[in-house]
Amino acid sequence: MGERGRPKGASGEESRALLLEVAAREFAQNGYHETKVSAIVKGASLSQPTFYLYFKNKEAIFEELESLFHTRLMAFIKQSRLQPELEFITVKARVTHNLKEILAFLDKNPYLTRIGFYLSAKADAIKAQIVEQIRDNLDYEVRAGYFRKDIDTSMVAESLVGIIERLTFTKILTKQKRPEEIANDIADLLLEGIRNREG
Amino acid sequence: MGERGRPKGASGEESRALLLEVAAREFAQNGYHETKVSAIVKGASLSQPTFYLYFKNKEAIFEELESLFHTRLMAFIKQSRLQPELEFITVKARVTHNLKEILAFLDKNPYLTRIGFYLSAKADAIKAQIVEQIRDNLDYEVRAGYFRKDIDTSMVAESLVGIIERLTFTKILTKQKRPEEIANDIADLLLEGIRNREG
Amino acid sequence: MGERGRPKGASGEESRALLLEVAAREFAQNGYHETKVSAIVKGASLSQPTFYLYFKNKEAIFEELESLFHTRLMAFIKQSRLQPELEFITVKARVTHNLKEILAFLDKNPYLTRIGFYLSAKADAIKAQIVEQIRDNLDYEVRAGYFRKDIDTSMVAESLVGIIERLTFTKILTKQKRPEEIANDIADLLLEGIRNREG
Amino acid sequence: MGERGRPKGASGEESRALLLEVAAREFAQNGYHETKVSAIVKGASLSQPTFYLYFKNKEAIFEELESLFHTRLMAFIKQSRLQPELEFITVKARVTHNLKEILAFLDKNPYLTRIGFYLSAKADAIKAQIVEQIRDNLDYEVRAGYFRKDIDTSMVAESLVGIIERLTFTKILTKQKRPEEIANDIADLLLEGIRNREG
DNA sequence: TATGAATGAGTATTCATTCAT
DNA sequence: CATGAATGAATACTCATTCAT
Repeated sequence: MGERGRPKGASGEESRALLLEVAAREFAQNGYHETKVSAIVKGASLSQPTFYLYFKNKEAIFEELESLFHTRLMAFIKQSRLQPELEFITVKARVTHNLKEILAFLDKNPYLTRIGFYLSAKADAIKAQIVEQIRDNLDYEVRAGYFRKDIDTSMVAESLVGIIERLTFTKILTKQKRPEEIANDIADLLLEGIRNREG
Repeated sequence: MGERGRPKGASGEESRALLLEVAAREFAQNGYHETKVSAIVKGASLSQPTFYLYFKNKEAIFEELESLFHTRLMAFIKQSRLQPELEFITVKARVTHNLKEILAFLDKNPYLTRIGFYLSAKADAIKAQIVEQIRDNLDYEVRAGYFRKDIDTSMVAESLVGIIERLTFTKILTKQKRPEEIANDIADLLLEGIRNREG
Repeated sequence: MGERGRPKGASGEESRALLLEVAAREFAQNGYHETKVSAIVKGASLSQPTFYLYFKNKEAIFEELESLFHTRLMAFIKQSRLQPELEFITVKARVTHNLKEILAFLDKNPYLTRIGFYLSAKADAIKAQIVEQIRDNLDYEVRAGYFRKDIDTSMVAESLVGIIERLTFTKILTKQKRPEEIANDIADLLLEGIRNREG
Repeated sequence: MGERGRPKGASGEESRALLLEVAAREFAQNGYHETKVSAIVKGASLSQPTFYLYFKNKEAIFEELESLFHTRLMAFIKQSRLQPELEFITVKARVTHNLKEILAFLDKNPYLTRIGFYLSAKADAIKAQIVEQIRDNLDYEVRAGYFRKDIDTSMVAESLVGIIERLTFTKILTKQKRPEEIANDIADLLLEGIRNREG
């Protein structure tokens, strides 16, 4: 029952999950084409035919990882939107909180994030959906008087996604900064701007 | 010199340039692996051996396109940095101007942009360099008192690159907005923030 | 004994017979290579290892079906040869009767017929044996003065097998004509020929 | 320019033809599945990629051989039907002549015959077409008063094809008898029957 | 008797790359 | 300058077959 030297009759689900895990890492690190099925099964200490026992083909396992990312992220975003604004003293606190949640999620799923954000052909669609959600939120905040009425919420939402994407890869996945730090920085940047108002 | 029926004895440079042009389009549209050498030469109405007359291999032509993007972009940025601040009445005007220049450059080189920003393995290095330049500028502006002293210029520079990247692909290359519009939006967003200061 | 929900402890012979049945149908319909062991066991609602409990390998089950056909057919022919000629008023009646018997046998075993006549590598040997039997009969009839002395009985026997084979597949197995009709047609054709002797 | 040791730059058509030739032999001798692409190219002293230079895949070359057989045979039958009946003194002479022509054709194309008659999935369709042609001829002869009016021409045509098929494989391709002999035997058998009319 | 899980061995196919002309 | 013809090397995928239970 140990991980290594596991007997032939291991649970099929275990093998499947293992393949998914290894594949996620391989795809994230090497890209789709550079990742060979042989490498995936090797990483899982299984043989090639076993791979095809659980996945129709290489594309299928990749798509499953895409879906996994998409589904989890969406569930996450939906859930975090539930936080009633009342819980927070300030808008900034709420924005920061929500950003932190998302960034923490991405931080916890580095391989899937790389796949879903960079490698996937559906990355654009996924991001577009996120943008949509964010813009809805922005529109609401504008109407509520928290944000300026003259901003192009679509453009701001796109910008935010661009920022999240970039900082996730350069600051968070590299462990240079923690999600809460980055969340705070982003909220501050977008809410206040960088112009010096003193003096 | 005609497009079709170009005589056999056409200048080698012409063939070379043609190959680069076709390759840029193919790579940008289909990615590195999905782009076959056979497709490139077909698009240029040449044979496969001819391809190897001008490029060592597939990787080489891709790298040349990467370099092309990198070189041109750097030259561009360097040049646009030359604009003395005095020429502008306000910081915002200068920031807007510089952004517009960059965005216009990307807009004019859509295929190379896709290659240099998305596809290239060196994309990270290229972006890092851009970030560096931007951060230098930011640091200068901070010292000059134009920007807040408490911002993390590295983080802001990364954010700006993330924004540029995303808006270029979603708004500019799709022709939804013109460079100057986006430049203005970005400058406003980053300088002022979105918080509603009225009321 | 029910079709579905057959208890686990079903008789092994039942499973074996079921596998043979399904295999016969599959082989007949799709050929040897196109028939997968996985398809056979699926058709029998059994697992792959169970297949190997009853048959050494895929080839073995195919060979068993070949033998089945061969054995049954030979038994049949032998038995039908027992009919003493005296029982029939005319040669034609006897020939027709014998043909009908064979055709009826093939008609009743469509899958085995397809296997034994078309698919089997031993088909040639089987047919050769049938030819042999028929030629013996023909030789006897020639000596008895019923048939022309100048015919090449070997060639006629081969022709008859060719006719049987073809008409079985095109007229009988397709249910276009019944064995007795075809038997009669063949007997008439071979005994009388098609030349118009009137006028 | 010799057959062996032929330089790399041989005519493409030559290589293609060679592949077809080798493939025909291999398919005829070993069947579709047992014939490996590797064996075909080996027989042609070429490499595997070269195979795909001329044929989309293994199926494609097989289909081309099927077509070749079909086309040639049809052309042959059509042409031989042109022989005006007047050229022959007797019906039997004409029938014999036509049979000989067909058998000679099959004799000359043993590999294609095996492919087109046995291996091809389209064999049935091809034979059906031949049957059709023969039945047309028979109908004509019946109307002309040469053949009995009470025969089922469809059944006789099928029988003739069955005979041709079988005798081709057992007597002609094995070189036991020559086409003209077999043609004569078949004509005699079908026209006169085997019943002894003497005595 | 029966099977979930796994695999060895094989095969078609693709693609970048190179001769010889 | 240009190419028709050819290939080395690699990879995804399939299928009959077998453990261990």
